[in-house]
Amino acid sequence: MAEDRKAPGGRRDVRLTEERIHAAALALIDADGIEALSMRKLAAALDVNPMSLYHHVANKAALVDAVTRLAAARVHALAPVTGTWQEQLRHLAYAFRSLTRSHRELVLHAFTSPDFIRRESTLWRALRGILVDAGIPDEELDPVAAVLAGLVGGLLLTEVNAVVDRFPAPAGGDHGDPHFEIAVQMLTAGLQARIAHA
Amino acid sequence: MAEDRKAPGGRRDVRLTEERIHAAALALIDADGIEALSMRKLAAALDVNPMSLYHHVANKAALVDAVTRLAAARVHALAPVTGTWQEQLRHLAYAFRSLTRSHRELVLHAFTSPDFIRRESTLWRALRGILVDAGIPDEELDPVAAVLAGLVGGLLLTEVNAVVDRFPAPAGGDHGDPHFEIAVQMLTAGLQARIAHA
DNA sequence: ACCTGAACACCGTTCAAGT
DNA sequence: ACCTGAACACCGTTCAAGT
Repeated sequence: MAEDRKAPGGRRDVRLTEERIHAAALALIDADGIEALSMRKLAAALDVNPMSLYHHVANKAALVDAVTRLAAARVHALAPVTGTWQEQLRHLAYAFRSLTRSHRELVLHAFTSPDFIRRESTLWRALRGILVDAGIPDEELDPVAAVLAGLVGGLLLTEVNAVVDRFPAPAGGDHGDPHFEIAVQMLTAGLQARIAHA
Repeated sequence: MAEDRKAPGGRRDVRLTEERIHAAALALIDADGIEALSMRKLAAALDVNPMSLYHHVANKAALVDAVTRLAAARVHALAPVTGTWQEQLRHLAYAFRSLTRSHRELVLHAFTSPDFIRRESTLWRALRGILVDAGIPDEELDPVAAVLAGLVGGLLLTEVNAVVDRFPAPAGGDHGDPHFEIAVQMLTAGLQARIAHA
């Protein structure tokens, strides 16, 4: 599996960098789960001495942390959000969903460690923007956004992880998974009610 | 910390049983987190040879699994549910919440492993009963219950674990934590809308 | 039947020594 | 500056041997 690291001239064609380490770690995690990631296996995958890693990465915890941020940054792939706030909210929810599905194992771990969703993140700002459009009063923006992020994030976690016993879902509507669609509809209605009450 | 295991007569006053092992493991997890649980430390806490554990427990994974079920069974502490379905739902949500808060570390792990919420569980049946009262049609009972369980469970996970960046919550209402209350209200309204539409 | 010591194949991490 | 081998203090688990 590991390839020669020497170019014909004798110099290394690929030097060990933080980026290469992170990418390799993410690949390992996506493939075999976070349990299967060890500094020693990672080194083997990079065809490198285990100890060399410690010149680029403080320790395993820091490595996993960095890889998590790497994956989280990929929600940037959000298409520009337009339409009614209901449409925007649905769009954002599904974008978030696709992230958790493409890095199942990592997100599983991320949700188990603090501050996965940061207030400076694209995701957070997008959510806040949608809530402003929806007409949520200023002082409620942060708590409502936090609750929504928690609810959706948690649902995805339970979905991805089958926390809830599986059973046949009802025939799907227009969008994706029926369970997720129920959630989106329910949250949208809940938000609507909240606005109407204010 | 460890006490003598011999009664004055010379017989052991406490024999090693599955129950004692489970209880000790739960105590260790609650105290220091699941990361800190090792077969060797658990044996030390029980004042026993590490290998003796394997006579009562297949392996570490099976042990953690059993302990998880032990904790889940404690939602039985649900008071009998009465009142409107909205009141019942709030009650159930808060009961679930108190479980996740009293076994923070374990629940964290449980949500990261399949089938934490089983369809035969008290929690599940209670939730289903409430939805029947609310007037959810039969064929939607299971999916809606699953979504609700996922949403609430996930929110608790993110709360317990501070997945979302913390910030000052708005002044609380009549019940508990303001964030959780927002969620309960939003889900109740969402459910209400769903019923109205049917 | 129940317990145990030694052993195996792993970990993450430190550190002194190499180039 | 970058890499590495040996070593340390841990793991989970197996198994043959004890009582």
